[in-house]
Amino acid sequence: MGKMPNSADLAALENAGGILSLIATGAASSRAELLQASGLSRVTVTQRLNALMACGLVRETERTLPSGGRPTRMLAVNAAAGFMLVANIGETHIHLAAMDLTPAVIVERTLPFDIESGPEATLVQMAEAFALLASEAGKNDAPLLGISLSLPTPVDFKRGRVVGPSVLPGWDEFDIIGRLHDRFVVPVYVENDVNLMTIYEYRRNFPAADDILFVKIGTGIGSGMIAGGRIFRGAQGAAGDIGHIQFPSPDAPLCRCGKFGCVEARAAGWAIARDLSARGFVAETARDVIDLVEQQKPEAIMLLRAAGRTIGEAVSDAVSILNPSLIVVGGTLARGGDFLLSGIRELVYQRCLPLATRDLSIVLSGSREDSAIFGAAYLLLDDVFSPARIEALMKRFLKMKSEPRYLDAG
Amino acid sequence: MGKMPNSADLAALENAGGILSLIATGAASSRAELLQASGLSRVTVTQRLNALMACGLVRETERTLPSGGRPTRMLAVNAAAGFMLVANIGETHIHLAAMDLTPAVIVERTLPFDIESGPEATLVQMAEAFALLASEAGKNDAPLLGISLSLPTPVDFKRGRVVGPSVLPGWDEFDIIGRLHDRFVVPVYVENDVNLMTIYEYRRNFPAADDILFVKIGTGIGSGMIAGGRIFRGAQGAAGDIGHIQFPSPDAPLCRCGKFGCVEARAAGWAIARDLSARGFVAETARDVIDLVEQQKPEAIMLLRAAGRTIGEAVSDAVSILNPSLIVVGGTLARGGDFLLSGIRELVYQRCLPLATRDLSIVLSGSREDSAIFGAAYLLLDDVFSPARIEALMKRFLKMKSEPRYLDAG
DNA sequence: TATCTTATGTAAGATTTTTTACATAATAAT
DNA sequence: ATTATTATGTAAAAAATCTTACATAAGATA
Repeated sequence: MGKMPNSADLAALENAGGILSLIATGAASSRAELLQASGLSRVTVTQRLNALMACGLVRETERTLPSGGRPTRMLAVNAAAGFMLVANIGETHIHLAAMDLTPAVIVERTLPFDIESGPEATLVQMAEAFALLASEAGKNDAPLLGISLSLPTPVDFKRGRVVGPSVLPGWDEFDIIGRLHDRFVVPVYVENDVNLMTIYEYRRNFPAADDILFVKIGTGIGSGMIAGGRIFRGAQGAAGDIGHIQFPSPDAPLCRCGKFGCVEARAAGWAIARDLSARGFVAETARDVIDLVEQQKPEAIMLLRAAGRTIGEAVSDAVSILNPSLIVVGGTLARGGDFLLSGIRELVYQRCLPLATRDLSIVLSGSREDSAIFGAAYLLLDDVFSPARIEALMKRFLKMKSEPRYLDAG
Repeated sequence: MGKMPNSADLAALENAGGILSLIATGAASSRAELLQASGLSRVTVTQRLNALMACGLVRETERTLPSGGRPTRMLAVNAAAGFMLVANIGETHIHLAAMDLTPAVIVERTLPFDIESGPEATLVQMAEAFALLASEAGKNDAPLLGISLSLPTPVDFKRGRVVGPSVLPGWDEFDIIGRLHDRFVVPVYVENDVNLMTIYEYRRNFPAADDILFVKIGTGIGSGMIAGGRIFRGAQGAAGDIGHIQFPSPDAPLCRCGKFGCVEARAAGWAIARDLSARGFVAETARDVIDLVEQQKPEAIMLLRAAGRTIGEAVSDAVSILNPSLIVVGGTLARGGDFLLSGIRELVYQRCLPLATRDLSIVLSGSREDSAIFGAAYLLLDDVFSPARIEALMKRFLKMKSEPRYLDAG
C-alpha cells in the first residue's frame, strides 16, 4: 500500500513526442540539450532521435561544438523533409509560397487580389496557385504538411474564421478551413497577419525575449503580443487592437471604423496620406507616404514624426497594461526609422512608470520581406510538430519511405 | 528499427501528480472526470487516488451523482488535511489568517501597520502573529503547508520581491521569502494584491471565464488579468497598471507618481476625497468617499459617476488591447455600484469595437471580504499541489501518519 | 603516441503505466 | 426480486521508460 509514484522532473510539457518540437524551436540542438530540456533519459532520447532520423525529419549537421572532449554533434530539422503552403492575403495582393521546414521559401507567387471578389472565388484561385506551387515543391517526394493563411482581419484562430466585419467583405464566418481541406487533405490554419508577424519576430529575431509587443504600422495600425512565449489572442482573437484606441479632441478625425479620434485615423498610413493629399501631395497608401519621406519632403517627415508621437500614446497605454520587455515596430511605415521611432520612445519613456521602462527596448523590425508568411509557417510547424501530432506524422513519413509515391489530393 | 512511441492523448500537462490539482481546482470531482481530464488509465488514477486518500489529502464526499446506474461518488480535497498562513498587508493594517484547504479562514487576526516601520520590524511582528495562528490551526496535527503574502505594490513574483519604489518605503528588493523561511521552513509566496484578487475572482466566482480583467478601484487603481486561465504578470510583474495611464488636459491633476493627468489622480479614492475636501466635505480615504455616497450626497455621487467615466477610458484601452470576456470591478469604490459601473460600461461600449464588446460582461465583484487572502491561498495551493511538488508533500503526510507529532519550526 | 575528457550507444533489469479482461458495487426500472 | 445500467476495483500481461553499467567514439592535450 501507499507506493509513491515517481514523478520525474517533468520539464514543463515536452515529454512524449516533444523532441522534434525542441529541435524545431531551437530550444535544443544537441543530444545533451535534448536530455536536459526534455527530462527524458538518454536511452529514450536516443531511441526517439533514431526514429526521427530514420524517417528523415531530423538530421545531424556538419557543425560540431568543441567541448574539451569528443565534440558535440549538432542536430537540425531536415528542411527538405516536407513542405508547407502558406499565403498572406493583403489588401491588394495575395502572396503565396511553398516553404521548406527551415522555414524558407522554395517557390512563391503573387496574385492580384480584388477585395470585393469574396471568399469563394478567392479560395478557388488560391487553391489553383497552391496546386502549382505544390507540384514544384513536391518534386523530390517531399510531402505537404499543411496550409497556413494570413489574413488582414481579426480571426478566431480556434475556429479558423474571420470574425466581425472587416476590410474583407463576405469573409465573416466563412468556412475557410473546410474549403481548403476539401481540396488538400492536410491541416489548415488561419490567423491574423499581425499575430503572425509577431510570431515571426519572436521566433526568428528575438527568441530569448518572452514578453514582446509587436506594433505594425502600415496602412492600418495593429499590435500582437507574445506573453510568456505564447501568442496572446484574447477571448475573440481581437487582442492587440491599439489602432482604435481613441483620444478625443476638438479636431478628432473620422476613422474607418466610424468613430472619431482613433489612433489609426490620426497616424496610420492612410491618415498621413490623407493629410499629405490635403497639402497637395499625391499619396494614397503607406508606401506613398514612405516614398515621400525617403525623398526628404519636410511635410512628410513632420507628419511621420507626429504620427510617432500619437502612436506612442497608444503604445504607452499598452506598455502600462502589458509590461513587455521588448517592443518591435514593423510595417511599411517602420521604414521611416527614427522619424517614427523617436516619437514612440519619447511618449513611452515619458508616460510609463520607470519600473516598466527600465528594462524595455524599443527597436525596429529588421526584416523587409513578407514576415507574415514566415509567421504562418512557424504557426503551422508548431502544431504539426507538437507531441499530439508527431506520431501520425512519423508514420506517414515511414510509409513514404517504403512506398515512395507522391500523392496529391488535389 | 523504427518502433513508434505511443504518445497517449496527453491532455495538456496534467499527467503525473496532477490528480490532486484537478480535484483542487474543481476541474474534476469524480473518478470518471479524473480519467477524462488527466488522460491516465483507470488503473493509474485508482492507484494515485488511493495514495492521496491514504495520506488524507483527498476524501470522498457524502454527495453522489445519480447516473442511471451506480451513482458517482464525488471527491474533494480534505480541507482539514493541512493549513496555510496568509496575510494581506494593506496601507494601514495587516490582515493575517490561518486557512484550511477549502480555502476558508480558520482563525484570523488584524494588526495595525505603520507603513514607515520597514520590512524588518514588520516581518518579525507578522512572524509572531503567524506563530500564534499556527498553534491554533495546527491543534489536530494538521501540518503547515506554506505561507503566502499579499502586498499593495508591484512584486516580481518569481523572486518574491517588491520591485521599484512604492507605498512601502524600504521594501524594495528586501528578501521577504528568506526572512520568513528562516522562521517557518515551508514554501513562501509573495504577490501583488490586485493579482491575488484577480485570482480569487477567477477561481471562486468565474472559473469558466478564461479571459478576465479585474479592476480594483479603491484608494488607488490597478488591474489584473487572467489570460487563458493563467495570471498575466508581464516582464517585471508590473502588468495591469491602468492607474497611471495618462490623459493630458489643461487641468490635469498631479498624481502620486509625480506625473500629471493619470487616471488615478482623476478617479481614485484619494483623488475623489481631494475633490470632496475642496468642496468642504471631510474625506480622506476611499471609504470616506463611499460613506458620503451612501449618504446620498449629490456631490459625492456626481464625482463617483465622473470617476466611472474616467476609469472607463482606461478600461476601454485595456479592453482593446486585451480582449477579455469578462470585466470584474472590485475595491472599496465598487461599493458605489452602478454609480461607478455605468460610466465604465458607457465608455467601454462606446469606444471599443463591437467584436470586443459583443460577448463582454462588466460586473461588480460580489465579495466584501478580504479577497486578497483567498487569492493568496489559491496561489499557494496551486503550487503546493502541482505535479512537481506533490510527491514530496505526500511523503510528508505519510510520515506524519506513522509518527503523529506536530513539529513547529518556529 | 598515449592519455584525458566529453559524447554517444547499448544491453539488462527495474519501474511505471497502459491495456485487457473480468469481477463486484450500487442504484433505477421492471 | 430481477434486470439493466453505470461505477469502480483488480489481476495479469504488454509496453514504455528509467537506471545502471559498460563500451566505444572523437577530439584536445601532454
